[in-house]
Amino acid sequence: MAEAMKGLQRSHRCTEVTNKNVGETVTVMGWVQKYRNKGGIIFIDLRDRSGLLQIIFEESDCGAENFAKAEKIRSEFVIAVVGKVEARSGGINENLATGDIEIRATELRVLSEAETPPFPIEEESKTKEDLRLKYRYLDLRRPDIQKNMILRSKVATVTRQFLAEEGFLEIETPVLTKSTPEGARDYLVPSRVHPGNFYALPQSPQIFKQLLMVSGYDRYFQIVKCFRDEDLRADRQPEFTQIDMELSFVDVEDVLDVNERLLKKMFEEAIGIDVPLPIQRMTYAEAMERFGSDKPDVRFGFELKNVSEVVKDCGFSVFTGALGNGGSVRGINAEGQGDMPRKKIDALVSFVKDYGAKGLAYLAIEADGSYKSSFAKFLTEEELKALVEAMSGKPGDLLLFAADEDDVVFAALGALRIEIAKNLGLLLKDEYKFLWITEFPLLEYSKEENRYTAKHHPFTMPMDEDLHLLDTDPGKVRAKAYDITLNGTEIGGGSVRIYQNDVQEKMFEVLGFTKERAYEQFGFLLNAFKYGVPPHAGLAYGLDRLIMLMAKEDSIRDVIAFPKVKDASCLMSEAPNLVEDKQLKELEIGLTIDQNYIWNK
RNA sequence: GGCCCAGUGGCUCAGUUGGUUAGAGCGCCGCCCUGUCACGGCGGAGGUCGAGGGUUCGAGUCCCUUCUGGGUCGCCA
Repeated sequence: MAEAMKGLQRSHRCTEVTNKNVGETVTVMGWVQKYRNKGGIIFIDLRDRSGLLQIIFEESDCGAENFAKAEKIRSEFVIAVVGKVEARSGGINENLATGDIEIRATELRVLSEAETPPFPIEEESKTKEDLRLKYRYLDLRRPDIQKNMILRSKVATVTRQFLAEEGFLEIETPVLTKSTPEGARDYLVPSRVHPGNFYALPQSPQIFKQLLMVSGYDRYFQIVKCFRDEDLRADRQPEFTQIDMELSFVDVEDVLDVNERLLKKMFEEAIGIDVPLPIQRMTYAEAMERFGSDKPDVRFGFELKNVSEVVKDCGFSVFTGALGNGGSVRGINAEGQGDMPRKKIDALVSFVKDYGAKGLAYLAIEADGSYKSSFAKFLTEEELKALVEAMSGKPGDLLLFAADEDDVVFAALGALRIEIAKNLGLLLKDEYKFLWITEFPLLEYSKEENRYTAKHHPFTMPMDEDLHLLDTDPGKVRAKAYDITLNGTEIGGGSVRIYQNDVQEKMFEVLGFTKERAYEQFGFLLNAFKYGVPPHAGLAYGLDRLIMLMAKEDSIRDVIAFPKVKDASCLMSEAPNLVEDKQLKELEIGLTIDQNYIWNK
């Protein structure tokens, strides 16, 4: 039976009580973590978000009535205790922040009883994720998740403080916005007032923040939810949070500078990690060439080497065939892995097939300098020697090669070097290696759509020196776009924006938009540019990913209070759900799918 | 949409080449215990093995389908 807390006021959170309070009377409230009844004496570990505190009940202190209540306590009951802080007369518990004290209870109120939870509320839970997510409100009681949420709040606070000091204004942008065809799928929201019309939830506040620059707000930021209706991953949720910013009268350097200082402050204050400045930079071209990725993990080596020249005349048709088709042959040297068992090499071969590679050629250099290889027989002694030399191979090394179009080779070897590092335990979570990637391509060719699409977004400024290529060779144009990566994860990205109307119109033209269609979609931006627009640039962080890495978690679900599962549904609330016919009629929406079919599914 | 992994009491798992009443730890319930803190002691309840179908004398164990969750490729301007 639940009792009222009338007349009681919490004086401390559990771990706010210290040995300095010995002798004082305190009132604490929280959940029962553990109950140990020794017969005439009862110990309770009381939990709140701060941690644990031991309460001790003896009938001589609390009276028969309270003691009888204490005997009925179970895990997760919510209780209030009034009692005296004492230094422990028994042993000190070194594992507890409050291990040297305890509260001798004089009054107990059971504020709420509790059923036995479906899984243990404890740190380092081994419970399967679907159960935890169904009862997320219980999962969120666990100290490690609470620590993540507290970290997240801390990072948001530090960000706001820092950006405010730097002259940024926090301004909200609409959540009900306009659907645009470029980019990810939009979540649509039907309009009751405009039947047949839809709002879109923002994939990012991109256009609005640019308009704020047009309006003279100079420096804007927002910690903002964004939405993308795409498939989920460990680091992708359909709704996620960005730290979004935009600055006027700046170029690339200014944006990188303020963000390096922001990152330094965040990591220092939130997790006590020093980020040495300046952060390393690498062009997109170099990142691809050396790491096969635009978000290289630079905590370890295994860099890619282009050996196309070395093998161009060799007798191995896999190599020469790929070169003949305009591709390349590249390899990585898994140093010291020459004794990798065949089974593991085979696993790597099948691993790269997921990335489109047809296979993986390997060459292990034995301790005595001899070779064990899947393709050595096709090469002459001299060719092999040249290849090993090109790869800086030494006895005990394992050389792995992919031959294909550049796209495939980069994807396969880029993923392979990470896979090998993972298998070798080289991905240390307490090592934080930041890296700027700059000079991204402005466009990429979409075979599916048979046209160029924006690599970043259609408002990205081409690099001044490449501007002239827009007409002649658009695929070669580099952009004033940059990503910030951390340990192989893209944690943010941005660009200098186009602010000249003619360049913006040109950009839409290259993207295959007619002028009419460009104005139909983005007219409010193009028109705004006619009335005086400052040069501007910005950047947005994926806050969830950032916190994930800070918290050393493997999934952003662990740093989001109420995340969704793989099919974008919520196991707790069971969203999304069918709605009543009445609601659909009001919106003038008819379904092309039979509701009974969905029900029965 | 493709590929891969997992699904056995409340939780986490073990179940040998298919073979008698499916096990363990924790938790839960009851009794006992005045210094426990992974409390302890004694006793007890609880599962038909995600679901459906098939092979077989016999299936948790093999096959097919399906559901749920995870990872990943595609996708994510």
